[in-house]
Amino acid sequence: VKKRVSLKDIASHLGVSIALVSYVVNGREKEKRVAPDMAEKIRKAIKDLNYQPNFIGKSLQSGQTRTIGLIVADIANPFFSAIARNIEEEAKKQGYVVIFGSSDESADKSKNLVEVFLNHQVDAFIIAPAAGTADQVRELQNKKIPVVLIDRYFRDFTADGVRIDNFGAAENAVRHLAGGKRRRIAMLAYDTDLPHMQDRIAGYRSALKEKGIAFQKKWLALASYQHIEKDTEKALRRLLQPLQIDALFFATNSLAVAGLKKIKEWGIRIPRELAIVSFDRSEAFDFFYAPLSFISQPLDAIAKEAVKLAISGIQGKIVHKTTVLQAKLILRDSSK
Amino acid sequence: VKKRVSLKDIASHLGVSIALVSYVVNGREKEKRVAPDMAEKIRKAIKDLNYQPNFIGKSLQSGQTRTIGLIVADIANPFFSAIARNIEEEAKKQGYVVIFGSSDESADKSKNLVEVFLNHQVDAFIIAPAAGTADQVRELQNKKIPVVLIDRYFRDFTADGVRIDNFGAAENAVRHLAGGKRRRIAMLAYDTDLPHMQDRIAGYRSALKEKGIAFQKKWLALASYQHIEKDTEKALRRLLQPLQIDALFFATNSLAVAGLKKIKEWGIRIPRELAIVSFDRSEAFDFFYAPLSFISQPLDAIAKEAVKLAISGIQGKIVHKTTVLQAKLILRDSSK
DNA sequence: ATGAAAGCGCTAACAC
DNA sequence: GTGTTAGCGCTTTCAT
Repeated sequence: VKKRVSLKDIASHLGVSIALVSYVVNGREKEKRVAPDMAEKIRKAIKDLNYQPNFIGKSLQSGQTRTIGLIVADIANPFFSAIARNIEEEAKKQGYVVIFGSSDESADKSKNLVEVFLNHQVDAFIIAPAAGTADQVRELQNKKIPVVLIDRYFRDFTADGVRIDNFGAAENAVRHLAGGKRRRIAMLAYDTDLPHMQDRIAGYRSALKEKGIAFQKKWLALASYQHIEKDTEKALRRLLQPLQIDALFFATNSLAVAGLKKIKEWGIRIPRELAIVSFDRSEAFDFFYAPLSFISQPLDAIAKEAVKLAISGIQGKIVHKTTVLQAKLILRDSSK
Repeated sequence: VKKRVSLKDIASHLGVSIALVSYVVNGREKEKRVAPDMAEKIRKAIKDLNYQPNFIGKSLQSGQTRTIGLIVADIANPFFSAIARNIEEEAKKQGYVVIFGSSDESADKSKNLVEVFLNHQVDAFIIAPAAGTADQVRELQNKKIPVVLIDRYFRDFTADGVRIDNFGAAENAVRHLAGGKRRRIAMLAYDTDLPHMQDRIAGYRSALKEKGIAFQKKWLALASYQHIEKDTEKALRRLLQPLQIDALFFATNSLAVAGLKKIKEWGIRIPRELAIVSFDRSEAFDFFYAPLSFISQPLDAIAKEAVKLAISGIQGKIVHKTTVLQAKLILRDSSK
């Protein structure tokens, strides 16, 4: 049961001062004019005693933990877990570690996570903010703690953030759906005020307009995050039983998965009777008999940029800059 | 730009000693015989100044960070992200936070993660160990740092762990496949020595034996984690082009997903020509024209138990106990 | 019942 | 070149 070896241990082992050892450990022997042979002796001791620096001591002193707090709606959602994977990887490269939490789109849970992460002194937050969490983000900004918003954003204030052009991506997808003879194009979206979702809806409507199709209120189906299955069934039943439309645009992959279950159950023929495009990828899309067309977000780029912004913020370069990336429309059988 | 308020701030604000405040903060005022009115005053100041304890200071003193390190093969894999979600939730309940990393089934990456997490002084590890990482785990045990193995385990030494009865689950699934008239039953597994995988293979062979079917070497197809797509295609081509078997058992969901892509491409009719059962769930399984039968692991129970064991370990009750849970076979169209 | 002080591991300012 | 020391926020022991 050997205790971890500390700087002090090495110092007393060698009969030198702690400071010297610290300098060598941090590779500042030149700058600090440590005698070369001394440095060599210390390096040897570090190896021999298998010294591993204690981050906690460092953290207490520096106020930095080299930890990033990641809050998403649900880490089990493939969209977020893919982002988490990329964030983790990029953070590790930069010498950071990631602690994560799922908000379930609840402002309360989010608040709790923020508090817990604050107590753990994370250096920065990367958050896919749930509705009603603007205050939490603002609060962090006030405390001068870097926050980077991903996927979502807030209209009423600026923050560091990375997201795609939701309006453009949706517009493009719906433009594609309206490209042929299909004129009755519906959308299933989340029932939330979050701007990224409203942008997708706006993009949908813009494309309709562009194609000379008059938007009909009943075409916009909404489902809540909490009751996605039930709401989706109810909303789609109105549109599909009997079939009132000839194309359908899903605002997220979870909505598409929920919707496809119903579509399959009701035996609606894709794409003959109904063309489909969804936002985001899902493994499930590949196995539907008509593989789904979808909007592909550059998850790795989003993650990399988010970590980059977070670290910039930690280094004091808070820029409140939002990076907007482009998504790609991947066409497959479901919208032929 | 207000600084965080510390115990010291409260103490000097009130003109009392730091110790007193510490007692009250930790709710030990009775035990420490703090005067009731004093306690009241301090509680008020804590509220007024919005004091939040600094975990780092606590950690340096206690040696505990209330952080658990989670290492899985790939957090983006739905199986692991679902576990991560449950672990996160359970850990939070117990006042712990989770940092995570993906090993990509590489012993080197795993080692690196262990080191990083050690530097961050995690109180315990929860690991789905990659092949060749037994030494890493043993090393942690030697350092008296609690480790809980999930999903996988090692034969040659005991450790805290939670997993399912892989042998039994596989045996049961294959028994089901062999229940009708199907006699040529193949399996696609990962090419690894890891016992949990070997157990699944052994279960498969045991079921064949039980059903009086002579195992054929060519029926056991193997794929490496690193080249899953290519290996799967190659291995399955041998079995399916032309069709040499009438049933196929996938050892994981990733293998099933890779395999189904080929099966779809080659137009093999499921279940008429080929019955299928897979280990683990995937959203994709629901959308295959013949929804897949699969072995359902109790992910939430695994996660809960893992966290429980980890915390027991932290509290000094290292028991080196392995909890073996039962999986459920969910039957659907693919194996009718 | 309250206060003073040491010490957890580390860095940095300063002294020699 | 090297050593000493204070201090980061906290808990805990020991005085008082």
